Amino acid sequence: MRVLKYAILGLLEQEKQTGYDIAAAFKGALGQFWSAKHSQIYPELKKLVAEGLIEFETVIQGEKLEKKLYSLTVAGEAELKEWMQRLEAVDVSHKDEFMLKTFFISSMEKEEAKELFSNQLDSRKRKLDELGRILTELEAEFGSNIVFSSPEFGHYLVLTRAIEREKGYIQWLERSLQFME
Amino acid sequence: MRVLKYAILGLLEQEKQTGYDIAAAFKGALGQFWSAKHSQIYPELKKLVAEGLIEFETVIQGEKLEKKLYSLTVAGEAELKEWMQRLEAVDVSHKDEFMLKTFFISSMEKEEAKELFSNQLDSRKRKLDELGRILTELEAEFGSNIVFSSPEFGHYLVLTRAIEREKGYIQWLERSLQFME
DNA sequence: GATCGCATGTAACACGTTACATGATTGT
DNA sequence: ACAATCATGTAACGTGTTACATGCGATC
Repeated sequence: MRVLKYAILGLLEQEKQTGYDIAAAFKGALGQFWSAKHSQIYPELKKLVAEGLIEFETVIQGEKLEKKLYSLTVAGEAELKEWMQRLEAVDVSHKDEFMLKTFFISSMEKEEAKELFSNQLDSRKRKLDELGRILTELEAEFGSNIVFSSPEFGHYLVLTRAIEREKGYIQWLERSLQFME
Repeated sequence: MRVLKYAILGLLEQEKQTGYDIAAAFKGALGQFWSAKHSQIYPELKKLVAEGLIEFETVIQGEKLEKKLYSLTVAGEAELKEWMQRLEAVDVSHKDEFMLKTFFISSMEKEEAKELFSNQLDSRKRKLDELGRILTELEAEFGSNIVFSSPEFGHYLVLTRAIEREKGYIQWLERSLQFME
């Protein structure tokens, strides 16, 4: 399916950037739903150049540090557009190790299970707080200027989705803990 | 991390079964959160036998069809228990190709984006219906007998989580569509 | 006798992570 | 000078999917 390929094309469509920048982008809100390490990004960039979907110019930073600024070619833009419009089937299994443990919960003592769930609840709450802070920053910067055509719209949608995903998980954890009483 | 290893140990703890049965288990509710193909399961079973965590007896089905019934060894039970109690960190990126597209939404025409979201909404609603049907069946069979210690408890928790995950996704899709107006 | 489900396996390839490896720039 | 960050790459390994390959059992 080569999803990383499209992730890179999408990021480069937003802005000319280096492999390092792409890796950094995966550490933000986008990383909640897709990410890759630099060891996967650099070979993929090479491949995309070979395929004629992207190109780069070498830029000198400071005295002699060479960095490669990548951008989309016309062919790359077309590929990206084709993928964006594709209507793909929902994939079944979003792997979740905690839910796998949950499936086997009857093999545990009740107190052990409660500890497992409480711990997960704490982690999820902390994550929710962090995501909330990022959203507050985004709203402070752009306020009500986030509309469809603005480039922040995607960022905003992804953040709200991540936040509600955590809220849903937390609610379910709380109700499950109650159910265990 | 070898999560498949623990998935198999957990399934075998519930019941002696064949590789085929394990593959079938991943097609049920459990498959919403973890799954593997038979081509991955059979080698893993072999490995677990070599490691002394599981063992098997050969059973003849009908005239001459040999099948291998696997079960946990004492060492396997201990490994499973150790994993179940481990308090692991929440992993960041649950990969979701649709959310990746969402991040790049500003590169689309509004009408294209609406089509993408509407289509995803339809798929998610159909999936929710299906999960609801499975839950209804489970409740019809066990009713209010699903309590902590019953083996159906894990199944029940996983199903309710899957259902609420879909509901949350659907709500977010609907609000995002409204936002695009 | 044909089709579908049960049952087991391997091979090739694609995707992803950890570790190895190097060096420049910026701010303190 | 030191540390943190910027910047790029490869190698080895682990995980996961698709395709190849085979044969029995049950039902129509």
